[in-house]
This record gives sequence, structure tokens and C-alpha cells, in this order.
Amino acid sequence: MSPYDPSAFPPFAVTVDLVVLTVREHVLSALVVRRGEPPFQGRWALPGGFVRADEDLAAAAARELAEETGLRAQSPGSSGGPGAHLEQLATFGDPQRDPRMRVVSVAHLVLAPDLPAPRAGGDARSARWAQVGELLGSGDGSALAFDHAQILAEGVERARAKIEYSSLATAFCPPSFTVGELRRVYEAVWGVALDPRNFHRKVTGTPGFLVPTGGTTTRQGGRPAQLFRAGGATVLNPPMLRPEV
Amino acid sequence: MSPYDPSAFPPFAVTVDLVVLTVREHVLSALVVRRGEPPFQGRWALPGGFVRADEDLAAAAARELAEETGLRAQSPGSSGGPGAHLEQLATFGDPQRDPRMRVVSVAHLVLAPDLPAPRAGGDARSARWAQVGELLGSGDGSALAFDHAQILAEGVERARAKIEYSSLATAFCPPSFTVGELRRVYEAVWGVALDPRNFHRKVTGTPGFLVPTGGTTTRQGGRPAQLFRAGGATVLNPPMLRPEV
DNA sequence: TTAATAGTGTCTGTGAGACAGTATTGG
DNA sequence: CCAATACTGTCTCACAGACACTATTAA
Repeated sequence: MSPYDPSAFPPFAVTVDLVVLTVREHVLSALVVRRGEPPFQGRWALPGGFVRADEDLAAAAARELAEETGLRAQSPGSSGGPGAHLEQLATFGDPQRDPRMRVVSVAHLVLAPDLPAPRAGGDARSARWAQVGELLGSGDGSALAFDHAQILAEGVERARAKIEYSSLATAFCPPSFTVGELRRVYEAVWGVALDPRNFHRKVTGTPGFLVPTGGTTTRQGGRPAQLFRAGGATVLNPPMLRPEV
Repeated sequence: MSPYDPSAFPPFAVTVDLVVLTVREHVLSALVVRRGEPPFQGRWALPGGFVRADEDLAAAAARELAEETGLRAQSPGSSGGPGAHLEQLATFGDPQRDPRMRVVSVAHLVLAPDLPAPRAGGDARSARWAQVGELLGSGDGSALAFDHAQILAEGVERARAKIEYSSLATAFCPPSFTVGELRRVYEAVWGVALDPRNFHRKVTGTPGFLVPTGGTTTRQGGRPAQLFRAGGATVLNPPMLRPEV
């Protein structure tokens, strides 16, 4: 055998882990599951699982997502029904990240609209939405299993950056939403307050971002608000600017 | 064994592939090596290799980089000597991407200053710098092996996006460089012409981007130009704006 | 001298942020 | 009526882009 024969090299287990983010009650939240097995038994962790022998990485992520939440991953083009944005985030492969053996995890980022309570599936004893600030604040006893705090932090930072120059914030909204609801998404993800009047002018003036559906709603109280759906634009020009710290 | 025991799941080979970019003679170029073994024997490919059993992903990428080019990867903080920016790019795991077996490749992006001719090392019969436009233009007979054209395209797009809002363009420059040399980096990576006067005002006015060394040079001809080194800033505010298509 | 590159000044248009003011609902 | 939210208009400042102009070298 040549020294470059792949089968001559050390085997790895490959998993996908999911950073599933949503905005619940004006707070950015992530889906976590309680581990039923050692290591880290009883601790909260990101949902995830092993990639199957003949399965693409994105397909494995979509399968795990469906198992944990019932959500369908939103491939570009597909539409209708509950769909969520899914993209690859980063890969974590520290030799010591899993005490059992060498596991390389391909983390994926999912952005979902607010959902009913998650259903526990597969290897999860239970699942819940947890506020991102609590999961990442002062890594003490409530810390996530494995290196999942780091994975979550990267996912949150990715989401914060991408809603700035893309229309991804609409992935947190239901199919039809108001400008105010979209603004509260930005406020929750960035953790800042935005001027409602400038925000309104900005998003309605960015070509391809929002398309009016014709309907209105008063579900937020006050004057009826126009309903919009996401326009075709994926990259925003000009971008939404995240206020300075 | 529990069904969640990692060792019960299918084994993968894990590799790192490198998108090594530099600017040579005002053209964005990538390092490619000629394959000496099947599959794709004789074709050009991105440098890369297998991750060792006890090796971190970034360490594997840095090791392959050193083997192929002699470059040291620039970890944040280290300095001096030939250093190159290294960051993880994305992971490619299509079940059919390697005809021999299931291989998951964690691609990394390297930005390097212009270098002497690459030295072939390891499993490469030979290595060369190739213009990115030729490697990606009309995927015909000169196409890269495996899915490396897709990996290269993602690396190039990452580089194009990141020099916009970060100081990464200086990673293409020698330790000390002029504003004109930095401008030619932007022009080569973006493939556009920039106004030298506005560019000068912009980069020298962005805090933390450039620090004057005190020296000057006439290596570009014309009036002597101030020499700068990269400042401490990693994120540029305001960003450099890539002109529209 | 010309050619080339470096660097400064000045104008104009776009747009972000601040914020006054009006519109339309529910209570 | 008041409170809340939706939306429009206007002002100011920052800055990107265009481009005239000066400065300093090599040939």
C-alpha cells in the first residue's frame, strides 16, 4: 500500500452538532438537550449525532434537526411549511474534545422562527430552549458539555454578523411579519435597542429585502402594521449597521 | 455497547486541504501540487494530507503548510520571520468526493506574502503557483482534482470578503510595505482598479490599520513612498468598500 | 524635460442617526 | 381621553467617489 492510501490512516468518528437559534419573547435562545449517557451525563449539550456512512454532512445536519425539532431544513429553492435556514458553521476536532475517542464534529447553524416547545427525540432525554446569555454567561455549573459553549459562541457570532449584510434575520420570523417584529429580531440578536423610525425607513428602502403581502395585523397592539414576507434578496445593499458597543 | 458509543459508528478518514493564496505580479495565485498517485494521477490539486491521530486540525494544517512551503503559520501573537495567516475555511464531506473511501476534508485558508518558488515536499511530485483565474475559469481539462475547484472558489470568496472589513490584506504583504503595494493587493484580490488617491486617504485614515515605520522606499519608482507595517487593528471601521460589479 | 508614483485638497451625493410630528388602533 | 405602535419628514454629520493639484524620484 502507498503511504497515501486513506485506509492506512487513523479512523475518526465524524458527528454533526447543531446550533439552533430562535428568538423567543424578545430573547435570543438556543436549543439544548439533556445528555442521557456519559460522558457529561445529565448536562445540557447541543443536539447532534453521528454522520452515517453514506450521508452528506448537510444531510446529516438536516436529519438531526428533523429528529430534534420536526423542522425541515430550508434548502435554497424549497419553500412552504416550517422551514429553517441551515448552514455549515465550523469544524471542531481537538483530539481531547471527546474523552471516549477521536471525534471530529462539523457544527452547523440553524436559524428558526419561534416554535412550539421542542420535542425530545433520538438520544435526548429532554430538550428545551435556553437563553443564549445564560448558556454563555460566566462558565460555571450550567456550562454545556464538551466544547459546546465554544461552538455556540461561534454560532451566535456568525448569526450576529450575517444579519448585518444579509436577509437572514427573516429566517427568525414567521412567513409573514411586520417591520416591528423584524426589528425586535435584530434587537434580540444584537442585544441593542434600535430606533424604530430609522429602522423602518431602512428596511423598507433596501431593495429586495421585504415584499408587502397586502395584509395588516394588530397583533402587536397599536396602529395596524403592514405585513411583509422576505424578498428575494440574500445580500443587503446597503447593509444594516450594527450599532457600536 | 450503547448505540451512542462513538466506536460503534462508521470510521472516516479526515484530511486537511489548504487554499494557499498569494499575490504574484499583481495577480491572485494559489498553490497547487501535482498528484503523483491515483486517483487523479498527474492532475493538479490543493496541498493537503491526513490528520494524525493525536493532532489538532489547525496543527495538521500548519504542518502541511510547512511541509509544502516552509511557511510558519501565524498564530495570533507570534511574530517575526516568515509567517502566514491561517484560518479554517469549511469542511467537505460528500460521500463520493474521494473514490477510494469516505474522506472528510477540513479545508483551511492561508494568506501569504509573495514567496520564492514553492518547494515540493511530502507527497507532491511538484508544486507551483497558479493564477486563480486560470484554475477556476471554465472547468475544462485543467480542472483541479477531487472537489478542489469548489474548495478553492470558497477560499477565494472568503478572502475577497474578509479584506473588506478586516486588515487581512496586510497578510499578503511583506512586513514593511507601501500604500501603493497594499492597494495593488486589493486590486489583485478583487480584480478591480481602485482610485489611488481615495485609497490612500482611506487606509491612512482608518485607525489601527497602518503604522508608519519611518522608512521610505522607491522600489515602485516615482516619488519615495512611506513604509508601513500592519497595525494592531483586526477589524476595520470604517470598512474598505469593494466596488460594485 | 517627461513619466511615474506619492500624497493633499475640495466638491458632491448618499445615507445613518437624531428626533419632530402625524396616523390608527385598543382600552 | 391616553397609551401604544406605525409610519413620514427633516436636519446634520460622516464619508465614498470623483478629480484637480502639488511633490519627488528616475531616465
